[in-house]
Amino acid sequence: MARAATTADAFNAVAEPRRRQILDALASGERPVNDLVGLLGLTQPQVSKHLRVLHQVGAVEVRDEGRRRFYRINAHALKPIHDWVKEYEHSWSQRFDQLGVVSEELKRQEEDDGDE
Amino acid sequence: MARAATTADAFNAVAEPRRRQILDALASGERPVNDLVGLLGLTQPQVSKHLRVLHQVGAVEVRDEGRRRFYRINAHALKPIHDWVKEYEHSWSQRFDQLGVVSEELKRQEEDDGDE
DNA sequence: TTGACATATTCTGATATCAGCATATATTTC
DNA sequence: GAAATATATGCTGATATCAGAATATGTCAA
Repeated sequence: MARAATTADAFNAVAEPRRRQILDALASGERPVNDLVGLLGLTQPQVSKHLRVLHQVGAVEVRDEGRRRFYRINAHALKPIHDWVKEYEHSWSQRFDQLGVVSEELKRQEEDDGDE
Repeated sequence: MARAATTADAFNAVAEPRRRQILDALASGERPVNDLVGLLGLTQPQVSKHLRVLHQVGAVEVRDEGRRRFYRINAHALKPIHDWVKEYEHSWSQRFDQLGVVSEELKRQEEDDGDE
């Protein structure tokens, strides 16, 4: 077996940075394909193909209007990702509260450089 | 160019279900490799290779103890994923409040089947 | 109906994956 | 030092990706 298909689930679909860019661009509202082409500086076939993957995992929906196709985000498809990763949120947000002993200086220090 | 390397970032590393399983298994505490082999029913090389990918993106850390290597999670490496996906959280949690007009029946209906 | 515009699909080549199996590298124990 | 244990690495084959370029499909307008 090889690597799972990008269309296997939202995790795989969203592993590609350009597809996240597309979703981010759609966050403000629906857009036709050519809009995304201009916004992201990708070629039109590139955008269409990425949209296809996103559509197959349910992350976007389409609406036809004349010769244009308006894509909109369906963030619900991203919920499994959120559900999985949020379980680990406490590990970086409550870590210091649990320790309790660490000085405020150390907390701030590690929070500063811990993020890159 | 081909698909991005699984070691390119946490998004790619975590797109593989078995690697998420490994992280989930490490959530309760550090474990030697063979523990994970037993827990997840994978072969030992499989586990070692997956751990290697997770290590390269910083999602796990290692501690040597004799002939065993204890792996522990470093959830901080998952923060970029959380940061990205949490921006979409309101889309499914506050979606109906924003609409305002939808009847309670419809809300409940869509919430029920919207999750699988 | 011809041409312009908008989007989707097909084909190519390069690449990296993943499982499986065999094997290499420690480390402990006898 | 040899056997046993624990883990890592190397090789193979099948597969799916991704960008790019060309082309196909569909829609509007003159």
